[in-house]
Amino acid sequence: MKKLIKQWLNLELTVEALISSSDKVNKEFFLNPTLEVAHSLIGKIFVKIENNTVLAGIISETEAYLDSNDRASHSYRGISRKNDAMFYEGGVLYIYKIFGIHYCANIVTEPAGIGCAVLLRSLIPISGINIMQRRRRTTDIYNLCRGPGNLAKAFSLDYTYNKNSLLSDNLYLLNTELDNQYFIANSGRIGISKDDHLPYRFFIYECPFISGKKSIKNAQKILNS
DNA sequence: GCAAGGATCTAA
DNA sequence: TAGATCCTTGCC
Repeated sequence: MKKLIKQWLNLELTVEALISSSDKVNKEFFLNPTLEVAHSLIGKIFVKIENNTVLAGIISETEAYLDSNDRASHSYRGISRKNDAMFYEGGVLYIYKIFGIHYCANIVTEPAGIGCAVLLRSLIPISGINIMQRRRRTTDIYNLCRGPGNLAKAFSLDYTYNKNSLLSDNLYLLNTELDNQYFIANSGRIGISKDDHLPYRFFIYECPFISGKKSIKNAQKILNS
């Protein structure tokens, strides 16, 4: 695993090539079933361009929140002023604030009107690390984007990014071919009380860029798609 | 282990 | 309009 981490971090050297690549995730990807998207997002690169600075990280942990049948989802009680971004067509961000303190960033999925999203829980930072360290007030690279609140802070994602498209020039995802280098595992979602047994959380197996302590318990390795 | 902290929803 | 809830974090 150590070797693998080193390799991931060395991606910074090739990030320019990655950014200029045309292998961006397209709109169709976001319209797929939410669990499928949450699984497939692992290993893709989340990119945000601020002025001339590239912030980027490999997605290492996600959670799926489904439609109004999912009691843990914000869309469970239907559409409201707060959660209406979830009901947009897949491919936009849904930002919410938790405990009045931390922002959390979700990627909206499926066609318009359904109300599904995938929470970004952790990334492996590969570009713009200096900026993230300043924002997070820590130099611990493992902790920069570990946990949804930290991730949002490192990338400076707040309400102004709610409903922003991930198909734009300064905010997008990149496909990679990293998925033969790790196993994906799943587990119950973190921090929820209802339906927390459902295996809707996906993460890179044995990766240190992952949040949640109880996470490893109940986790099971699943096949990469 | 638990407080910080604020928007939103629900019950009256 | 008061009170509970909430996909968390960092400090005690």
